[in-house]
Amino acid sequence: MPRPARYHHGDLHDTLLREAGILLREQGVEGLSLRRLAERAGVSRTAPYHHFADKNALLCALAEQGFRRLDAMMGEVALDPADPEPGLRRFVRAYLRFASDDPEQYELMFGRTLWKGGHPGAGLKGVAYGCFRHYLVRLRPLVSRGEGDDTRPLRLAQASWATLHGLCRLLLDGIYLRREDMEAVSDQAVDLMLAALRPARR
Amino acid sequence: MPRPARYHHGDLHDTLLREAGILLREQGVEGLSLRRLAERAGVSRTAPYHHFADKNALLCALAEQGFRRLDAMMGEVALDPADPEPGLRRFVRAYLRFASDDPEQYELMFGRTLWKGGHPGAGLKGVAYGCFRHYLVRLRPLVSRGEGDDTRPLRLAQASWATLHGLCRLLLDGIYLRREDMEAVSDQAVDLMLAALRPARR
DNA sequence: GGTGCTATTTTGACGCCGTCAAGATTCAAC
DNA sequence: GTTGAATCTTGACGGCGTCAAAATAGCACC
Repeated sequence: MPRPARYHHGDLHDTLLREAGILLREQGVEGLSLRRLAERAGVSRTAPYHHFADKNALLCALAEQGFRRLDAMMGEVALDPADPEPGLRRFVRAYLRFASDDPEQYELMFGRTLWKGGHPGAGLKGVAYGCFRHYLVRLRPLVSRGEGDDTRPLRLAQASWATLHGLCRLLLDGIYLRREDMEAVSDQAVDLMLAALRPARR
Repeated sequence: MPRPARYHHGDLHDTLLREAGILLREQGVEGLSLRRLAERAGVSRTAPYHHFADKNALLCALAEQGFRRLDAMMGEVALDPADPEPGLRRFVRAYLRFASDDPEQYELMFGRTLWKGGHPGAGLKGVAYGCFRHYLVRLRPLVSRGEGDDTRPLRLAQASWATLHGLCRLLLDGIYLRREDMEAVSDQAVDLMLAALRPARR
């Protein structure tokens, strides 16, 4: 398969994405430089610029891949409106596993690097919001409707995603959560969500 | 007050911290370089190295300041075990205000830059964990004890902090939350926490 | 007042980074 | 075969964190 010393690489775009994924997983965003990436692909420093506008664009493409995986994962969990607990528990575990299986990818997907620093890019924005909408669609049947308040499912989706996200961040960055606490805390989070799904009191 | 062209600055340590805080607030971590900082302080590029071991150490000191402010803020909110709702609501709002008043500082305090990349440093770790312990102490009286399960307050503190943290991150990075949703979502978060504080069912 | 120690600050240099510009090479369509 | 576009190359620029060595200032002690 290796064609050494050809002037045209022939598959550089995909190779870059693949190697970038590996480098990201192994070294994190900090270790992912275009120069090192080019070297790994056996190509000169500036060759990547003919396939990605700049580093930000490459990172966006990488994050996009991640969101597509996450979206697929969300479709696989069975949720039963009549008995939400087991499904929700599975979903929470799956989300945490997704994040901790490739922490650097998760960090890239949701980190400030893309969303604050370099601008997100339309493709990334689209698939990321699609992911949330997918979550909302799946969560909605589990939510007991308040009296005519259409925004309740949305607020619940936002708040519960925030809980999951916060859990992942604290865990991955090693701040207030340790790996061995994770199971207990995630169960606690499921209880939080379940309590909130029941009819709004008051 | 300005003493121009003196060889010894005289107050460089504090000046650096102060200017770093300003630069951080205005430009974010990305815009905070030691070289620019030195220039602002009217001093050569390597002068800061005699007051901070490296960039990581300076950022740690900066984050430490933030945690001390956060710790002080937590002490100011009144919480009534007999009627937790209003106090909790105030606390949640205060936390979100803390984060959104100086987003870059919050990002630095809880971001991967310090906790993952550069090692946190003992002082930062101490004050950060102290902050969480403070939260736990204040939350504990509000938690109805389950049957002999001593870890329930801890789990609740972890899960609820994760919710707050997730809310802040999503908001500050502009991912799934917009500023105008904030009030509604944070109210939803308070409801989440209140529901969880009641006696554990089952 | 002079002397030496230490803290502080300086200039110089190194290697890394992202990225632009200009030229070389290959490929594909005519 | 020629031409034009796509792809890849080398060279260069400015910015970064940081180390080393030299210069300067403050200070305790004689």
